[in-house]
Amino acid sequence: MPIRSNDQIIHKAAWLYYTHGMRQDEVAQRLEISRASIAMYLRRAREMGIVSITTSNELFSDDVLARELEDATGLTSVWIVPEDRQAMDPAAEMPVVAASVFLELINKGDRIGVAWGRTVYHIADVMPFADLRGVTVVQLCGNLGAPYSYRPDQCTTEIARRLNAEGINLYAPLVLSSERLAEELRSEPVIREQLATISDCQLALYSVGGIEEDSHLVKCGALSAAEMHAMGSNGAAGVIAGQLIDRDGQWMDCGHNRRCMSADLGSIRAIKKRMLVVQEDSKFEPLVAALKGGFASHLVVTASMARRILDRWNTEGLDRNSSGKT
Amino acid sequence: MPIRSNDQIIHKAAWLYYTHGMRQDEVAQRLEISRASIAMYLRRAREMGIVSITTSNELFSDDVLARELEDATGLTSVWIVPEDRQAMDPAAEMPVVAASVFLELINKGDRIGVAWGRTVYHIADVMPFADLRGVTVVQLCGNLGAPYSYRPDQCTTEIARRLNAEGINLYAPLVLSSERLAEELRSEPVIREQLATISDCQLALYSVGGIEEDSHLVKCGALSAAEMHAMGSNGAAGVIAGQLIDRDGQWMDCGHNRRCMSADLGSIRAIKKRMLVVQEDSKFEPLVAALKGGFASHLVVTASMARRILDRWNTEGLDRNSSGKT
DNA sequence: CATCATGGCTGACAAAAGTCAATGCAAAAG
DNA sequence: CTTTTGCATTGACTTTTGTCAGCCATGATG
Repeated sequence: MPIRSNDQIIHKAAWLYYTHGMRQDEVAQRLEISRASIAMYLRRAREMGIVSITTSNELFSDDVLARELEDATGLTSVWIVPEDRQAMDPAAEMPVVAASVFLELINKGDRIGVAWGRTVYHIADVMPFADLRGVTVVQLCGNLGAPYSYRPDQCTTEIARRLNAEGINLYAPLVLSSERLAEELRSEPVIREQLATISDCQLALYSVGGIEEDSHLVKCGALSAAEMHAMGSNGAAGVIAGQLIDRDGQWMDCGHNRRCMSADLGSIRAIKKRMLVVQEDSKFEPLVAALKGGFASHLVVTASMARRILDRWNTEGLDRNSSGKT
Repeated sequence: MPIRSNDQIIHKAAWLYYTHGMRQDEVAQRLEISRASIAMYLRRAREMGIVSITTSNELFSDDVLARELEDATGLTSVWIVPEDRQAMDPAAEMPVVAASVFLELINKGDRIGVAWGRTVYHIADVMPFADLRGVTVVQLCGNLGAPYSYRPDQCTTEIARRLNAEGINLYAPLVLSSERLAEELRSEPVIREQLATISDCQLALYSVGGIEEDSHLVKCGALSAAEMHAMGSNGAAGVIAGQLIDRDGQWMDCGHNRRCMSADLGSIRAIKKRMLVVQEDSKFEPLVAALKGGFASHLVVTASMARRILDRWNTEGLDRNSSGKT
């Protein structure tokens, strides 16, 4: 929690410097303090979200391909991370674009659902600092064991910290060892209430998981590689908030899903702005499944991925209605 | 209107510099252009609202006096511009605070009404640049003759320009020479429609005018000093959007008001966020009238003015209901 | 066809901002 | 009561940024 007495001077410095356009030495003089301190205060002001600097991300949405994809799939908005020569590494660029877009989609007082994965973690890591008091960030799915590196609660917490928002974690494991236990835990008032509020979110952020053996579910031991492979043969196509979905993006009635502590897929679909971010080109099929299942209204992808989706939609003769437009 | 081809590089530079935190020389290298140009692009990006830097104005709202005034009057929010030793000139500071607060009150897609006066003009003059496409700024009252320095349409236009918003001017004089003509003009479809949309605004910005002989209405020749004085004796207490109001903030049924092309006071009261900014201590009585008339939900004043209002409210035993809280 | 005006771009310099080791100061620990 | 520890603060130094006169290309004009 912030220390009031000290904040005051930071606010003042930030105001004089950024709003009045004074120089650091002028601010230092007025506040009767050394310029070096002002420089430090200003850094803090930025980190604390007292000042926020945002850049338009029109650069990524203002693209023919993005428009085409929106028209073809019925998605509300698409942002394309280009892969051209002078652009940056697209894999590294995507989380930055995603973070910037995400920030823009937040309104005052919103409740925001955040899931988990490498992508979401990287987005959290480059999320700009902002002063969004009144915003609540909730965790969409349960936690993994401690040793695993991209923990769901870390994503939520880090995003909430950067936004100066309130973070609400789901204090439950992602996967339990028995269906009975999962059922009982879901009935616990604390957990039940929290899961119930998810459909009240105005915005959600997640990626889609693959079903290869490098899937997080396999790496964290929730499923063995063999089990995952079997699920693939049974029609599994991807993972949303820890739960397996089939090729049409529907919840699979399987042991894993029944043992999973996570947001009900219906609740997720009920969220108006569903922001899906996919970095890896290998996640094409999971992405298609997620789109068919209506898990995205806002999409951030690479240009090549966008082209592949467009191709698929054209060859399959899919239309706007297939992607669950609101 | 912006030139697309050139904007692209500015967007890119702004993105790399502000979002990625690259140095200017790094950006220059990547974009294969001189660093000096980058510096220039960045300035433009700021002026065009491609990047926007905003500072929290908590400094001015986070004040005991502000809280007290809100509690006493029922205003939604009050911002106090301090007058203490180390502070800046409060008269010069107020427009800056007002502009910053105003910007914060805007939401996407809002329609905003802007009136006219020295204060509003100064606010427009220090309004930060932002990228608020989809926002519409409408003029609340008719125009004055060309020679006058603070023209209503300039306020609207300048604010719209800085915000990258659409500006809609009211193409009619503020005061006509006959009531009949004013009535006929008000019935003109173009004008009527525009005046009708005013109550749809989510936010309005104005100051309150005095009824001394230095009033704008006198200086621009709409009323003679003698007429104004007479109006004062008849109960006029201030001016809102060019129209005289009495001590209770009610519309006065007088020749001037009937000849006035301006927003209906009822429409203005219907706007949810009515931001009133008063710079001069001499405008105390007009301000009180405006508050009683329900013309403010958000107020920006000096500390001394705030204290005077508080005193008045306490001695008169006025309560929250008197200031037209929504 | 030469001339002029326009506006973007650059190099070089001046100004401003960032950084960090050293210092001081106050609260916690011994 | 002294020592230690942890910060906030500073001065001196380095790096980064802002600026502006002058250059070049382009396109309009006489």
